[in-house]
Amino acid sequence: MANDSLHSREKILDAAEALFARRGYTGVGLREVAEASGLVKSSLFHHFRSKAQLYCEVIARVLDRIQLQLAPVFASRVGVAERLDRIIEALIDALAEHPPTARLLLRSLVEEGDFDSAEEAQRVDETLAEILDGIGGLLREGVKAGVFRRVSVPHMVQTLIGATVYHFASGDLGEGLLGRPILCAEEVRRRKREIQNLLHNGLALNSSPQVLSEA
Amino acid sequence: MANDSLHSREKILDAAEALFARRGYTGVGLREVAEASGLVKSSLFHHFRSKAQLYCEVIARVLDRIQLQLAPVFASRVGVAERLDRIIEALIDALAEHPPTARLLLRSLVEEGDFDSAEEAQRVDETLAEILDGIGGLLREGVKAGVFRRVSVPHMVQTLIGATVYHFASGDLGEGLLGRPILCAEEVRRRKREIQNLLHNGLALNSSPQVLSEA
DNA sequence: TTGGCGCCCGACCGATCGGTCGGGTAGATT
DNA sequence: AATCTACCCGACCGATCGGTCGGGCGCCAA
Repeated sequence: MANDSLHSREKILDAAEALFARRGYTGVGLREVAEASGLVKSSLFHHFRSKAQLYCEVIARVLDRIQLQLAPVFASRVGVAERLDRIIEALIDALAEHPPTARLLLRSLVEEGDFDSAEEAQRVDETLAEILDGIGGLLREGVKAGVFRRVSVPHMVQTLIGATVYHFASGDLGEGLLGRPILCAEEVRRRKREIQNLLHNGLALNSSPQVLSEA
Repeated sequence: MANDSLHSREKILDAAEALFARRGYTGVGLREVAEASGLVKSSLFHHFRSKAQLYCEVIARVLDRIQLQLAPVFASRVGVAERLDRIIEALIDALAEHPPTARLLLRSLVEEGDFDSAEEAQRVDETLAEILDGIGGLLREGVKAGVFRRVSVPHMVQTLIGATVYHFASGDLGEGLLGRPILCAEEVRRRKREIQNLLHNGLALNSSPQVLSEA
């Protein structure tokens, strides 16, 4: 039954996503993925050509989910400042409502792209580029319109990734700093507020001198 | 000769640092570390008890290096705002002047702490805690003194880690965004400026309303 | 000269890795 | 009833994993 097949496929993807997020690509064995999916290792190869392809599909699924949540915000026709606010909110929602996402993403960003030139890897790169272009374009628009300070757009994009993806991937360390689970509703709300406030102030046109100290 | 031994030890640590940074703990084999050190696998065990201990020592060395560069800034008696500026500068210097540092650090933060309760792992945790306490204390001091906005200190610490460590660990992705090597002198200088400016504005006491939009 | 010691090596260990293969079973098609 | 197809399994493959062991080589003290 095709339904069962899809069911198995998704179970594999779910299990692999959780495992890859926790211990990384090389840290997870296919036997483990299979067991967590209620299957046997050799059965995985009926759904995926190789471990690398499975990994790519996991990443692609995660990126697609995120892009799906960001797309309507990008398309909305409100002011740039509010659009940026909503992007932050949507991005954090996407990262928070599905725990493995942030870790998986951060890992895939840091991991060396040693995955053989597959079409899946290319789709991953494209989706990622779309998301980043969206954020970068938003910032550029704000700067050009004089709503934001004259910041370096690529650097600000990097900062935003770090402020969101890293935070929700920081696991025990972040939990130790916060004193409570990173994903609890209140801390998620606070994270949104903190980042948004930081941007409201940090991107605002400043009347004060840029450089305070020059040792 | 003890000199040769120390020499071998450091060569192993150097090789392991570069390799772990690039492909992670589970992604690197001891044979590879040995070969890069000009030795043979079994020789590694004369200097380190296990792979896990080697990894811990690598991380510890990196953290010690960073703490060594931050310590004088923490001890300096200038104003909080300028001290924060210099912390950012020193931290970015530490991350930039030794390429594997950021990746290694980011990986160790995300990696599960599955390293058996060794003394080395404990020392790593202590050093890390000292650094984070230093930054957190600095922020707290600034907020209490009324120099900084009333931000959540733990969240701001997280943001700073993301803005610094993540950026210099982002590899190809960051390089693609910037359009040139992350570690080239000009981009390193720009990174410092961007983060410092973001903080100058973002931490400043604001007269404007905190929340711009509430959809 | 002779031990002892620090350092290093090659050979070897059991376990696990990603991946293949052939066969078995259930449901749909003809 | 026969066939086909999708799905899954157990057995097996060569390679590599982290780690152990015994011995060899060179230096230093006695």
